[in-house]
Amino acid sequence: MTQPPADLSSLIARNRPRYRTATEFVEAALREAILSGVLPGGLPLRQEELATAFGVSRMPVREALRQLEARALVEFHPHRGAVVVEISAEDSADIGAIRAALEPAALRLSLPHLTATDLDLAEELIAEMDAEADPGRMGELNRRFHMTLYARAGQPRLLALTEQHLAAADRYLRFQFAALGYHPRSQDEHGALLAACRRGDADAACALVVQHVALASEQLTAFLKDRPATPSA
Amino acid sequence: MTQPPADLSSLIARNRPRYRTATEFVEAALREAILSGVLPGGLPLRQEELATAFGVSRMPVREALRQLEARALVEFHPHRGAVVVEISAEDSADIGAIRAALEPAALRLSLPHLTATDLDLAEELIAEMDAEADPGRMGELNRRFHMTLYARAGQPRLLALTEQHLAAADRYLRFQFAALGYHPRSQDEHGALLAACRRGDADAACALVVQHVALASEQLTAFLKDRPATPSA
DNA sequence: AACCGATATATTGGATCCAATATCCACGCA
DNA sequence: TGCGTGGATATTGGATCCAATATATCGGTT
Repeated sequence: MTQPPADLSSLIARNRPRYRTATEFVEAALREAILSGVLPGGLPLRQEELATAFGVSRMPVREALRQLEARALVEFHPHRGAVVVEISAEDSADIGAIRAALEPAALRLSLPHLTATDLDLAEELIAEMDAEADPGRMGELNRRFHMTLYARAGQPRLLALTEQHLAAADRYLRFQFAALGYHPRSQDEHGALLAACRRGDADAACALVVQHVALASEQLTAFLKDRPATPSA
Repeated sequence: MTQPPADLSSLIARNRPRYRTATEFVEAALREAILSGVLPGGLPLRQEELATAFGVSRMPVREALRQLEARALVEFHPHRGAVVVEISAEDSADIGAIRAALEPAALRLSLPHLTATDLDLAEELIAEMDAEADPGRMGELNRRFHMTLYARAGQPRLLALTEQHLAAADRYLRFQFAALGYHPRSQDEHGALLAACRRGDADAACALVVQHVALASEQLTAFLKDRPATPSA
């Protein structure tokens, strides 16, 4: 949430008591670990190992892994175990297409109900992004910026899906960020998007979101096609 | 897949050997049972009961339930068990918004690659729907019709999400179908959509899908608002 | 008679145990 | 020397067992 996640064990010890069941806790920690790149794509996840790391038995780990499977964050190979799903140019494009479909829909529903506080918060997040250098925190800020604009849509399913894929895109974003550094164009687009929201111009805002997502996805896909064999994030 | 699902036990005995692990099998059977309305919304799912019904121990049941939780088909209440998620007007509108976002995106990607065989199959499915009276099979045919048009999109994530929400909408569709009978307008829309696909007119086809989904969702939401306290499907 | 509390019961959450399957390595054979 | 076969090992899948929590029941008290 706040600290750079360093390694897995740092994700574990803290905020254990925030969860009512061990399964919940393990699932949340593993999810964050995968999305934040601590557990890179392709990594085999040994149940016993994770269990001792979390200080629980294999059972909550198994249940957590099943949930992550349903969310397409890990893959099960029967009798061979779970593996963190790989990132790829194809998958990046896939997620990009989903985002480009969902985000304008969420924004259009949310925009009329955005408050001044929401818009100010979004502005603040843009400023924070300007100052941020750490890829992990950058991803989180980006996600929060987008979700702030969508949050008033109501529609819990739509929002959950949107956030899920925004988070999935983070894996790729961080990857690119680490290699290319931050692209300032993205910040310009954030600013333009926010301005359109302030004007209450839904059509313009939606068009900007689509363009923003499409550009990032396109650039990322091209980047990944160059270096296809790099197993990370 | 083919037979009317009658009750839970009929879903169980058959095609058990098709799955490599008991968890997979239980998950698939429960998912179909929920989506097909055999297990209605609000129903508490007792692990022991399901285990004996499936002829397995509680463990695969637990793992399957966790997966279904991640897919938003059941809800867990700590130490009180899992419940099939209720249907509601709000949820129907939520799913409708998601479909209206995803399906045109899938169609636009798929349309250029549709073959004559695909289109003929879609046509056949429309004809089958005309002849079908059973709500359960109707839902399946409708789903297959739509997915046939989207299938060439590639993009496995997008397709999986689309199919998931198409299936979720089935729960509602069957509900309405049982109460109001089939709405012939929907078939007209299917025909128009297919015609646009045959012409290769992507813009028209996408507009038709959006309209098709929006109309159905709207009508359904209104219908559900009238009778909010009916726990079924 | 109604309400509050304690106890009993049912059910889930978690741990441990056993079985089944896959991988790895050594050995034999062509 | 290379390949295929067979057994040892590691790891998952499934069953059973125990603990923790929630609900229901019953009794007591005001």
